[in-house]
Amino acid sequence: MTGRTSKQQGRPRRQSGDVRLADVAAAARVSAPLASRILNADPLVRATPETKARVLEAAEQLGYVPNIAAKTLRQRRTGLLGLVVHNLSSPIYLDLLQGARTEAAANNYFLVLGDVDELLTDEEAYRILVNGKRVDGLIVQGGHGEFDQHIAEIARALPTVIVNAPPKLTGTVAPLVAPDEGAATRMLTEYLLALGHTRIGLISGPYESPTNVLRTNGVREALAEAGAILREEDTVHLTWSAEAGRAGLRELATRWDGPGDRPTALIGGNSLIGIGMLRAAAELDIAVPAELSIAAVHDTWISEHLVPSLTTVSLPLREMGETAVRLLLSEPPRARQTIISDPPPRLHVRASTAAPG
Amino acid sequence: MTGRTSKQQGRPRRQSGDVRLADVAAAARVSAPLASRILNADPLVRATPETKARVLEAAEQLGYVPNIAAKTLRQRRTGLLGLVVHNLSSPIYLDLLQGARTEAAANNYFLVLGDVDELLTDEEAYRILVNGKRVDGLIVQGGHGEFDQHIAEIARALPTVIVNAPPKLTGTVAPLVAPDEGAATRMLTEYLLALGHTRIGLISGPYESPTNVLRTNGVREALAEAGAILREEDTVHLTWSAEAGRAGLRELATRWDGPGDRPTALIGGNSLIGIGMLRAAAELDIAVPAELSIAAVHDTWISEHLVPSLTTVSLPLREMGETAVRLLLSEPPRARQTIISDPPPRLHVRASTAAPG
DNA sequence: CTGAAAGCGCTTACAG
DNA sequence: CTGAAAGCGCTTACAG
Repeated sequence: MTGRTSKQQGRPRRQSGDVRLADVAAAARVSAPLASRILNADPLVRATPETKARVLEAAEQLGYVPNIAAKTLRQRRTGLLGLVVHNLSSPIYLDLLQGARTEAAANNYFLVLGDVDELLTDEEAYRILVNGKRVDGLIVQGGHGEFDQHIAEIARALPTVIVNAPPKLTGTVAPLVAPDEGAATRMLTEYLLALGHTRIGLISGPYESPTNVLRTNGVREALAEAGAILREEDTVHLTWSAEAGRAGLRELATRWDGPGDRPTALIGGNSLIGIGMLRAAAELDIAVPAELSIAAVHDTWISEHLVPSLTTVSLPLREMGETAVRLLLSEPPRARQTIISDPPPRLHVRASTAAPG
Repeated sequence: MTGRTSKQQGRPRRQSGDVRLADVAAAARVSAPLASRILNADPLVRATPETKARVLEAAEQLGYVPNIAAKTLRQRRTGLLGLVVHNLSSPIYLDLLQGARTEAAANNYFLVLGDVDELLTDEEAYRILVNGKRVDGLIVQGGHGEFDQHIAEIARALPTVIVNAPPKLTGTVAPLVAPDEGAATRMLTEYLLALGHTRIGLISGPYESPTNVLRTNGVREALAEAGAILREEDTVHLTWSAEAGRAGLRELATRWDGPGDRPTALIGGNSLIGIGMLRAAAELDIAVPAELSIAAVHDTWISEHLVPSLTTVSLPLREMGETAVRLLLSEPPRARQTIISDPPPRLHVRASTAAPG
């Protein structure tokens, strides 16, 4: 116990257990820079294998882990990516989050969570995240009017990738990662047409929302190809929620007079809407799929557990998260093109759809 | 353009837009330390209001945002908290995540996301998060055999709070934030008893899991108080998934011979199980709630949109997240007591329960 | 190719 | 109470 170590009796300057690069270097009898280069596998290093082994072993034995703050200060790289979304509670974006997190982890990056509404109200948080060099890049979810106005500003301060783009910003401010929305609803519509449905309706989100425009167009295109149209009267646009899906179908049903005067299949603009539609159908005693087929965009974990289980088309959300991270970590990250995420939408046929009665 | 500034013509040493504390100090004609103290509202500072205003204004005008890496290196405080959970896709823990995120943000902290399984397989990620001083503290979700073995080690390296505790670690290794599991199932059982049910069954997660033990005990206690018991034959223990809830009810149903020989109400160990039970009931043509009442632990967003909507008891997950963060940020954070999160469970009566037929 | 020196941008004992 | 100096722990031009 007699002072061979540098531990001081009074106040220890750092908590025990803290091992610095200098400690590793000393233990391996090399300089700190050389230790740094060996530990970081610098290819220019010509040290003998023995020396390298000595350094690696010393690091291992001392349990050395580099201090990230010091690295960051020196290299201007935090190893952190921010993910700023609207509504974490929505099951829809969990897959995107998972994809982003997995891909980040594969590159030894971690994800920091931000909330759009909070960033809008908490100026301090905004500055820390956007201007404080807290993260190396940001994945932001567009489509929120007030927030969209800030995206250009954010993209100027930090490498940024947009998911779920607002139309004005598309391809002009930062790369956009988006799925092929039109293909998704086209696929759903073609599937229903193939089943024999000829009159197909739609309950979706706000009419002017960019996502709705794309999804509605997909329905229209598929119908047009089959020589049919999307009738105004078979359409309701409210919000993207389950409650809206329920209200939407109730609204549609009030328009139905005779038994033949109604669509035989309905598409829900997203899975929440689809869930609400299923509920309204049950409440209105409309048999699904016997009297009415129901299908929706987005395949979430709940789809197969509903009664009846819900036919859906899944968008490659996980892959979008991965792509967003990959773009952020690639050089140069500021490419301005629009990236449609690759795997095409995929159909999940379940019990809520069938040939028309 | 003639050299009053320190900008060099050749390679700029830092990207434009980067403002350092020194720049603010120079603009305000004070020393950097004084500027630091004023910006951080050090109460010992006696500078004149004019001086203070000058510094604040200079910071504002230059758009100064402190470099977090430098602060962290100096103060040994990252402003980051890690949240390590098992299964982000589960709707159950989203509320916990939200609560933690909100409370963290209120203290100008951000949340970093970790995944238990990934941390177990990726040694590098584990070291970075646990030993790399990447975060100031960790909220870890227990109840995962392999991971539980690491929790003590983690708690030794970093301020740690456990949620969803493994029994061995409870109160011995780090503070535990847990809801009153027993009270939740007791409440559900008492409600069903009050409706007139006398034979109540249970489909829950793995028998030996600590959470299941607590929840099952709650059912037993409430039944005992009413002079009833939880019959072995009315019980199935599989996993915590919707699939297990479905399989569980199917299994129970095979045990029912005569029409009178069955429970009139069933409790699902969590909301996923409850969802699966609802599905199995529909598949088996068991009318809910006419023939069988179904209720479950955890109130998620989907509960009210199911058909029939699901009666649940909600645990204070949001508050647990908040409490966990508050503990981590309070001094000393290493208190070893068990913290039962405060608001008691709350009953949400919906359409899946009724008086026995 | 390696080592000694400098420096990333802050904050905080330490002198005055 | 304020300022000059030191130092947090790294990495990287820069000399040798």
